[in-house]
Amino acid sequence: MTKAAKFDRQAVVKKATDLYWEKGFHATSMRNLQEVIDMRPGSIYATFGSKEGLFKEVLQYYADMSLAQLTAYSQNTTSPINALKLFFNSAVIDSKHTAPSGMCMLVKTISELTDDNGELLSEAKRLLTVIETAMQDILNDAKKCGELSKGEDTARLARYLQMQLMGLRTYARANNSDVSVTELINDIFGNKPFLAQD
Amino acid sequence: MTKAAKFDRQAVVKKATDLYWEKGFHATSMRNLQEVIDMRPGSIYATFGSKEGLFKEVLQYYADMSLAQLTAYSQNTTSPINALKLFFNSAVIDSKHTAPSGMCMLVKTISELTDDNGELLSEAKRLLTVIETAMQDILNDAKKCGELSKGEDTARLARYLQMQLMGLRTYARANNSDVSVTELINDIFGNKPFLAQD
DNA sequence: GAATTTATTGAACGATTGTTCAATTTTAGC
DNA sequence: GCTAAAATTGAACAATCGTTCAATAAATTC
Repeated sequence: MTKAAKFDRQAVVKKATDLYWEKGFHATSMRNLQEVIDMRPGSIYATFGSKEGLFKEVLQYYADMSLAQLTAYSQNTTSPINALKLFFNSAVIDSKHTAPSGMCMLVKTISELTDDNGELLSEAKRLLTVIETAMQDILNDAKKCGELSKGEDTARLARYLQMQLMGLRTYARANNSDVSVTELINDIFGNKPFLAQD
Repeated sequence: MTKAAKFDRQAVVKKATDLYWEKGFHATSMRNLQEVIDMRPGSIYATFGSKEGLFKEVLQYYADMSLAQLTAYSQNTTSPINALKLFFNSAVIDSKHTAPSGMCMLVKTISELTDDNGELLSEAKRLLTVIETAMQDILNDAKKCGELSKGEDTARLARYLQMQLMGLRTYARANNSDVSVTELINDIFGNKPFLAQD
């Protein structure tokens, strides 16, 4: 008989991620989770400790996936800036249609939670800074290969990109038109816009 | 004897807004609400119908407040663009410290809710477009008084601003530094940044 | 001021929440 | 193949959820 696949923690975490991502922390019940990951309460608590414990592991998994995707784009193109643009398009357009929620799960989490779940809240914040740093690394690569002038402050640019990405994904969730969103991405990485005053 | 203040619906809605704004829809319990607005369940249900009914009224109240603030800034300055900038600063900086949550309540709502609360979700989306339109109106004023060139697409600019505001407030919640955020606002309304490519 | 309508109360409802744990099944060691 | 250890089960717990409604209080009408 085939060796039974031993308990696949990652597969379980992935399923939990989909549910938590879609419904958020509070609207997801343990009984919801039990069905989706096909485990009984005792096993879940033995493995993950609590609803919060599982959520924390889910946050880490989500961030790992995001970072992996960023790395993948970065390795498949010679242009770091283009890798970032692909990452943006993927996060905003694709994830809106295929992912459980168009929202970034980390943003959704810091938006939902309060100090009542302080550990989860600060963990989500921490992971967002990790991703911001990963974008900064790519911007530094862009400097090296001449896509970005040496004088640029990559920390500031990364912060700016992170903020844009938060706005984009949220805007995409609030509005149904994809074309507006594509326009917005082009605005960010390209041309103009702006309200320069005085 | 002084005429007893008749049931002050707005005062009640305001208190409910603060609680819902802070904790979100799901994490706010009716018993929480009962204490904060000092009404018994029967009265609440007679007046607002349900937890959702009260939340819907809260959303409307919140949007009204935002629009009123935008109008106030617009009337206190001769520069429409400056009015927008003041609105941004107020929404991002002030609200982070004084408001129940640094997040925009409408954004927080579309981030939290799913189709399980479809009416509340679409109402929040609708109110966001109302605010976007109000910003567009101000941009049109800016055109009239020469602050914006006649060729500008104010609908597109308003969309862009809305997206920026969503990103800014979310970023401000995720990070504690106010200076970074002020820098970001200056970037939006002013100078440069940018990753112009090809 | 009595009668009638309207508003308010708070105990109670059934459903669901996150979590526990004794009982059972599965695995591992020899 | 028997025994000890580890993992899994699912019924059950107390707490809390959103909501209802008969009983009471307040306001209004004539």
